[in-house]
Amino acid sequence: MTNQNNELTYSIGELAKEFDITPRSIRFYEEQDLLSPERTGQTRIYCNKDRVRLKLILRGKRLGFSLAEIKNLFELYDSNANSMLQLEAMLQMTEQKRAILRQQLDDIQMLMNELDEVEKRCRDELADLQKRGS
Amino acid sequence: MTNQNNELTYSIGELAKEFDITPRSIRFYEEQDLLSPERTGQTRIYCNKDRVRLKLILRGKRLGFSLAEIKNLFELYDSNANSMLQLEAMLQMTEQKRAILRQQLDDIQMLMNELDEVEKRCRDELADLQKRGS
DNA sequence: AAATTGATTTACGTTAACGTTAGGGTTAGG
DNA sequence: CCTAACCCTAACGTTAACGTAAATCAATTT
Repeated sequence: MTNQNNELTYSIGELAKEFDITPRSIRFYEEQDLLSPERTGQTRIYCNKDRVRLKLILRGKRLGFSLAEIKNLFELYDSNANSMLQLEAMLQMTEQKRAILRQQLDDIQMLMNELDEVEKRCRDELADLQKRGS
Repeated sequence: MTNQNNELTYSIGELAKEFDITPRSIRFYEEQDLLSPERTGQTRIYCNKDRVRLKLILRGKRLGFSLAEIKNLFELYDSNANSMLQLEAMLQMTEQKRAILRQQLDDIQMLMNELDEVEKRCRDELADLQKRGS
């Protein structure tokens, strides 16, 4: 649907289907102050900004961030922080997150290598079986 | 300590300290069949293989795997699977995990980009403040 | 008009991964 | 002999992130 500004809007069910989650989850994110959609009467109306935010929430989750951490990142991102103290705190946080991401990259690399080995051993054995079987 | 084969062994406390977790966690992993150290009386004795396994558990956790999934991976890795069916199931699993890891790599990349932007905006504002302040 | 579909709130239930407390045993040092 | 620093089991408590059920309302469809 479109609202009065000719922007696309979504119902809770549409978003749930698109991202393959339940409406319950979306309402829960709102309860945790991660979303704040408009309303028409009681019904929630999500604009594109909300949709993007939801996408970010799910991406954060896949990376193992808790909802509280995600909320933190949002506040960090949204805040029109002006004081030097706030700005420096922000830089510190981004650096922390960056460190975690680097660690995860390492972890993924090592796991991929291990998967390679498992797969190789596996293929070898399969080839062996084929040979004997024929 | 070293055991009768002159291999290094570790107490639960040593491992806990090394990996910055609690002994409770290590015992819990054992309860979930992710570890199975030797015993001297009641006391657990961990060899190097156990230590490596613990390291793998923690790496898996950082990547958002559940303990059950990690156990699955271990069984997959340990099993001297010989039947073609088992081997093919194994290949399927590694491919699944690989897909998840690829997804995570994408996620990390996008998050890193976003962090770059946040940081840049932040530095700009800081520079601005410095200018006016001087 | 009745039924289906999708929305709402409220509130209790569930699972994973430990934390915490209670109670007790063993060895090294003072 | 006593205390400190380890280790153990058993069992209940906790938190996050929803699941699920009940009861209700509004808009379509048949």
